Amino acid sequence: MKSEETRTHLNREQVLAAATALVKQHGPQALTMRKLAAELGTAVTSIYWHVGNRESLLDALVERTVADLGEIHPTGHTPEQRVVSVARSLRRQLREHPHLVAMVHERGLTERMFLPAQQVLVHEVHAAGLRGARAADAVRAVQVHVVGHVLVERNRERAPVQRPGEEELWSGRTAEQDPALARALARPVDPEALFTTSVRALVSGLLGRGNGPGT
Amino acid sequence: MKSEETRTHLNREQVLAAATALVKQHGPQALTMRKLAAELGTAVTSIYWHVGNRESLLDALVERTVADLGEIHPTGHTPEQRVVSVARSLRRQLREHPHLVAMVHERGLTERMFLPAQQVLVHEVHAAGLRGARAADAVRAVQVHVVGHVLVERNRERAPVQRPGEEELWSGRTAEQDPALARALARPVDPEALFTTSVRALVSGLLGRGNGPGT
DNA sequence: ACCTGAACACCGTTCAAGT
DNA sequence: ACCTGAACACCGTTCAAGT
Repeated sequence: MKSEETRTHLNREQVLAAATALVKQHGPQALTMRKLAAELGTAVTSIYWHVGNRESLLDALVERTVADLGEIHPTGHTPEQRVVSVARSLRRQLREHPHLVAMVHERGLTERMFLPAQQVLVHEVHAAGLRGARAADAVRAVQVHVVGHVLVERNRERAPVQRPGEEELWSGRTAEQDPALARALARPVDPEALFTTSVRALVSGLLGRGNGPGT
Repeated sequence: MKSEETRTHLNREQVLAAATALVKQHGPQALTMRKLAAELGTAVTSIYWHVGNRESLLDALVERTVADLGEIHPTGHTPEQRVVSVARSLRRQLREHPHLVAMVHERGLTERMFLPAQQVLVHEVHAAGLRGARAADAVRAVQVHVVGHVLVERNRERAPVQRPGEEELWSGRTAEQDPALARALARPVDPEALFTTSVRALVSGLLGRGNGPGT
């Protein structure tokens, strides 16, 4: 729609696009104002006119990425299955945008990552029979669990392989009684499986019986 | 024990102590090699001789702080109560060292925060009757849940109060059906209560019946 | 309204030179 | 063995000056 020849002036849109590209390639710490200017072929100071400063540039990128995340559609027959499916979808979406997670953490905006699944979760939790504050707690518990899990996962991934001393721990009493446990803990973690296990347990605990309103 | 007059030479110990003090006061991002040198009254380059570089300095601080965390003693009568108590102790310990959390995340060493509670959790989960890979999964699920929760909490705390647009979400269908839910979600989160709720649900789901070995 | 270069106040790190 | 200053290659941001 917009002829390429008319780009006489730099544009907020162009700045955001170039910034997005930089972040996509090398993560948010590679997004420096000077590299960005070089990429755009302008003076560093021009960028400041369009986006204020680095902080608000990152904010804009976060907002944009969150808006692009796409909807979440629950699957499954029971409410429990459907909430679990929402959790897994949210995790998958966040993992598909690893730079979002990094940016959000650098900027302290974790809340933003809660949004995509929120309405759906409210609906499903309501369908499961939870009401009022109890329902709100359940929604938040699932959200924090998913986002927290993704943060830990991402962190583990960029850590060097080193986990020295872990094995020594399993030479203790308990491990001798249960060598299978010792071996299982020595093996590397399968994050996908661990997530499924924990989220199933959490949701079952949140929605299951024995959790009726405190009478 | 060590006379103060004999400090002719700078010391790795002194560097670590000064670095710890700096981090304690203003967080890890305030720990710059130059400020550290100024604090110690030496040239910046001397520090490099003792600790290599900033990265390994942070690693050393992390290691030291983790070692100082102190033991965790479960309380309660049922295995479920005891695992929950371990989770809450671990969370409290991590929250008492907010800079550890920040440093660990900056350095990608989240694993380190798993250690303090690990043996205790293994023991309690074993006492609850879980064995082998199933027990290992339970231990890890609790660890990730706690650490993830603390990461999200810390993030929320350093974020500005802004959560714009949240309220609009609750004007939807579901909220109209359940005004108490809408109000609950509009209220600020009580992290302590939310943690307790979620960890109880998780542990109950992990240890509860209906989770017997897949027959 | 938008762009520019110069300048300020910072960084981490290396290295040759000192004792 | 330990310390030093100078230097390199970076940062984000401000500001006066241009068109």
